[in-house]
Amino acid sequence: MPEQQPPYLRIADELRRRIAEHEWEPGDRLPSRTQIGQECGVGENVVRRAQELLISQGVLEGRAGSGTYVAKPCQRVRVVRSSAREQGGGSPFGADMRALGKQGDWESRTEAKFPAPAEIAARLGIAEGDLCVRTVYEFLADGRPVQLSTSWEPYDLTGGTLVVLPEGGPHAGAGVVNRMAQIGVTVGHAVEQPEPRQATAEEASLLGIQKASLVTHIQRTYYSDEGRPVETADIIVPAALCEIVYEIPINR
Amino acid sequence: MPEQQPPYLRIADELRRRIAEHEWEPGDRLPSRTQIGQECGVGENVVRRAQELLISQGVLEGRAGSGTYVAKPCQRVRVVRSSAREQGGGSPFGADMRALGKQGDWESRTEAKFPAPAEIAARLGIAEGDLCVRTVYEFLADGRPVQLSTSWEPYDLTGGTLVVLPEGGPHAGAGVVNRMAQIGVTVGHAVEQPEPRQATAEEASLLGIQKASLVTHIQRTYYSDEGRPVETADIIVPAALCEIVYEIPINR
DNA sequence: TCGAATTTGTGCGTATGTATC
DNA sequence: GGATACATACGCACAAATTCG
Repeated sequence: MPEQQPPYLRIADELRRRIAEHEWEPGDRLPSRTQIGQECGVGENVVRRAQELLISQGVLEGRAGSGTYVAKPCQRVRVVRSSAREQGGGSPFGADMRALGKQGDWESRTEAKFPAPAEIAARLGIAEGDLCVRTVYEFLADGRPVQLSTSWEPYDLTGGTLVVLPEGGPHAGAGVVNRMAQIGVTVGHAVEQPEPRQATAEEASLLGIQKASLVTHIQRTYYSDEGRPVETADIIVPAALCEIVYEIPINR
Repeated sequence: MPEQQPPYLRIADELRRRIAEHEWEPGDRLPSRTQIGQECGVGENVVRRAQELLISQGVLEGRAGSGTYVAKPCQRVRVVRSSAREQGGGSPFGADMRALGKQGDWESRTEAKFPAPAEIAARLGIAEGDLCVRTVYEFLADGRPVQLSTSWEPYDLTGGTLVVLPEGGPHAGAGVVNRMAQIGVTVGHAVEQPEPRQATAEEASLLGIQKASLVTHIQRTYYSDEGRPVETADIIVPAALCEIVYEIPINR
């Protein structure tokens, strides 16, 4: 006897086929699990497994208490990460949004004297417990949250200057590179380390995405031209909402 | 009554605690699930859920027919992606490995006249079905596979020249930038689009990683200084084995 | 306004497959 | 080849969310 496909995969293919044939359009609600189960001659649980698979692939979308829906292929926000992006006076995120013809806003909450946890201290080259300026961001494209970020700057670098608060004072929202330039610190390069992982429950709720869906967690650190870390951030980019693009010049 | 932690999370914390207290060292085999279940007063299935959670987080490692093991915190390979990496005569991957003091090898299989599928054609700016040179790579660090890649070059660009075959002829393994230079094509910049996803069964088997563990799928395209795409590749970087680092110079 | 019905989501158990020793 | 242990598939019960009368 040749090995045959397990039932839940057969149902998954069946659902995918019907969607491809436009039996259900994006945004439509599927029949209930019991209904599909009876129709296809399988248990309710098999349908659930099939739907869970398609949900994890972004084909379907489950809404508790309401139903299972065909996911809308929403246009993703293109997040460009390159040296060119840091030029000009505004914020990098604002530049991304302007390039897409979208409105870019953000909400932020700053704590001016936050003791550095061990990992952040290591990234900033300071001692654990040293004071930092910690800012939590929520970035919005056309009013919808699309990206999260938590930024850390050593307090002894900016304390007492006009740019202590990233989102306050005359240079609010100008971006790290521009703000550091105001106090005579030249940012020489940035290092970004993108790691794939699944969204936490809190992140999923803030971003309005399915639970445990995939995100890229970028650890970014800006260095002064003398090699000192001047800012580090944890940036959460949900795969369902954003595509990340690195542009790398090739010098020879 | 306040809501209490579900049993499987309690067991997960219990296992994590015991590992942290060195009751089991990295590489050790845990007791069987029935044994742990009896010891902790829960069903075997609860233990399984707890272990699955820790496996997905990379704390444990399951081996069918053998047991569940404490994962070894293996040193990850640092993959640097920057403009500087393309300088010098050798291959970018070889440079990464030399920087780590590891031996960098790779195996490849080239098909010289492969019709381009629709997606690749779009990325290379050619018509679907146009011929390409398609090369499948498996990159090894100290003999262990750590990265996969499938590369596509338009045949009409290199056909009839000495560098048709990426891994053959006098410039074998020199990297795209160097090989293109040999035929008078200057590579101006690269674009990389990293997407998080789960490894397929085939990828997991090739890389020797846990099934459905996380990888970064990078779509990379090299462009000539005239803006024409000269190569595109799909690169699979497993999170368990490699860390990706982008170095971005800040020009002002 | 409220509560009952519906639907998805979660936790957990059991049976079977399959790899390893 | 048998015993053991993990992996997978499937089923049931209940909780949570939503909808609607």
